[in-house]
Amino acid sequence: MKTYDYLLSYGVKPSVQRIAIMDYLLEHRTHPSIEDIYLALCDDIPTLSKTTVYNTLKLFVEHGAAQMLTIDERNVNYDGDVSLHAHFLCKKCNKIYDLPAAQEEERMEQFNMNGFAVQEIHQYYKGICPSCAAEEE
Amino acid sequence: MKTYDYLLSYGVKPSVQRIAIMDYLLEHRTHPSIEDIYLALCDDIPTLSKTTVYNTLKLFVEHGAAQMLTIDERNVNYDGDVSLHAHFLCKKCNKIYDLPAAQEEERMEQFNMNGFAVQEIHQYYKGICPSCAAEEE
DNA sequence: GTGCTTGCAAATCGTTTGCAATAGC
DNA sequence: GCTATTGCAAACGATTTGCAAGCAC
Repeated sequence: MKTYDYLLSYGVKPSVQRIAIMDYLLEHRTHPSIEDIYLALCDDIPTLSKTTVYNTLKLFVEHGAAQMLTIDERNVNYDGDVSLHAHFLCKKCNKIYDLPAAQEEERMEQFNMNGFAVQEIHQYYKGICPSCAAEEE
Repeated sequence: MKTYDYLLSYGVKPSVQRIAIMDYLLEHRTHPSIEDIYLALCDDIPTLSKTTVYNTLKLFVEHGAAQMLTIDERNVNYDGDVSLHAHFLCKKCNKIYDLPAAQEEERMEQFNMNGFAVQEIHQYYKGICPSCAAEEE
């Protein structure tokens, strides 16, 4: 599917900037920060403003087209993959990895039953990634 | 146990400020922010500096005496309860609630087996809390 | 006295806001 | 032409840094 139509499917009106940002999110599964996206797209869209990157990602999150990750206290990261999966932050290289999610259906039901209406689930793990662990030896 | 000894048990040298901050964390299970703690202790310790609150909480986290929560992108929150439990952020009132944690032993083993050395687990849920849900009706 | 702790002021940095310029229908 | 989008510059606010003063052993 073209990114143009992908955005439309989430109710987001496409524009050059929005398509470029969503393209970046979908092609780079690196959980980029605002800064990452801005720097990466500056070359192609020289007039791009960081404000637009902020506005656009806020819009994506509101429409469910992207996910905001708060795993790293230093800055917010974004994920174009909105399916349920866990994240691992390496404390050494600060890379964020995808991991399979724990099954949550029963838990969500249980929480909803107790009056907590769960809208978002975030499973975060922190530690040392395989690649950094290998370097340490 | 006295907070003085509690800090010592984590290898943290006690001081008036450190005891006051840990006391606050242990007595107020509200997952306060730096600002919350600072404002609450200003009365008792008029010379208290926000820098000291920052330094102290960083120290606590490094020694495993407190947990840093990044569930709320607006600011970092702290928890004196370092046992494994989940957190729920209400999107309306912004309160953070404790919830029982999903069992994680098997998953951690599995991740460790894949080379991801897990040191921290964070289970975050976001939505509407029972009290805010009741108000909406 | 030495080393750690505290606290002020300034700097920094990510993010938001106000508003004017621009683009799209 | 009207409305939504973009982008600049300034404002803001949380956090960090540099450094001098204070405290404890």
